Amino acid sequence: MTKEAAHKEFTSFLKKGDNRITPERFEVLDHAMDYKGHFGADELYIKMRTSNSDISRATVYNTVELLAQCGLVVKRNFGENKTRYESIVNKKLHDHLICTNCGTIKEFSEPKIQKIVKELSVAIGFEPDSYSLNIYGKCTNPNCGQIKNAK
Amino acid sequence: MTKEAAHKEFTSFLKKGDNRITPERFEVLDHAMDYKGHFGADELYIKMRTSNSDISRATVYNTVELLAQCGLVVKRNFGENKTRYESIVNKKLHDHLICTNCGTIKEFSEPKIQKIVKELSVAIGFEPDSYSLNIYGKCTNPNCGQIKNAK
DNA sequence: ATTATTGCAAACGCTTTGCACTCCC
DNA sequence: GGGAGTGCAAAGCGTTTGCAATAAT
Repeated sequence: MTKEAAHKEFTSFLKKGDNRITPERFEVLDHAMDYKGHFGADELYIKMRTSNSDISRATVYNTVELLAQCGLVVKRNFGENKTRYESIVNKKLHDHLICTNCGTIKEFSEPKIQKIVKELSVAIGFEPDSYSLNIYGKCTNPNCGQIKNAK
Repeated sequence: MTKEAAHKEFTSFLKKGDNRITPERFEVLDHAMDYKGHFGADELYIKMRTSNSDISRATVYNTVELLAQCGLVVKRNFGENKTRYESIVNKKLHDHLICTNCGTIKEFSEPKIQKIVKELSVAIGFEPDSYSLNIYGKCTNPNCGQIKNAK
């Protein structure tokens, strides 16, 4: 998805919800799309402040939440007691393998799981919007174990 | 599982890891087992303080973590930026449906998912210890929507 | 006796809040 | 012009930390 397309989508989302079109919101969208990998709201705020922007922390927090509602970004949580986000642009749905030794996060995609999640939810009488699957364990990185283990 | 069995298991876990056997640790274990449903470390601390104990916050946090390592308790995270725990005693492995409207958390168990998670991980080259699957969406509770919606 | 564990209070990191100012509609 | 959105700083919440006192080994 191009930035223009994302802007368009965000614009119509904002209008639909009677939210205003402000330059700050698109500034946040742009930086979120530029971010490689997962980011916390505060990291994004810091990144923006150090690059050129004079946006406020509150605005970044608010806007990132709007982006998640809009679907341009997904919310993640890896058990660190902080919310992470990830731009969905140019990415397909995926899940995460988290190494409990070195903290490495590996992504994978498996349509089978998506299918089962959907079927199950409906069977139970639940209208699923999204899901999050994290698998915790040990990765096969040869350097793993020497890294964070020494805490 | 009886409390005695849990005590026994925790005892052998502690010995194996060269941790000491202290009354505080078993006090935490007992209260965790009594807790119906999920609890945060702080909630458990508050509950213990209000019931009779004069345990410290630090000890509860530390011990609950030991219980999780031991496996008598599982760590959960429902995207609230806080760690939740759940006594595994008398419960089988299960996943969660979380209603984004009213906040209700419903449990379900599906061996098919456990099987797929295992297979997938191994195929990717990952040694899985545990996993967490949360499905977010709308529940079918007739009162849902009138409850937390009015935020 | 040695050293892990405890209790306490202060600090921490991420997030939310209150309020005055701004600027989109 | 009215009210949503912004910026700022302070407060909030769950959690972690440092250190002296305590108790398990």
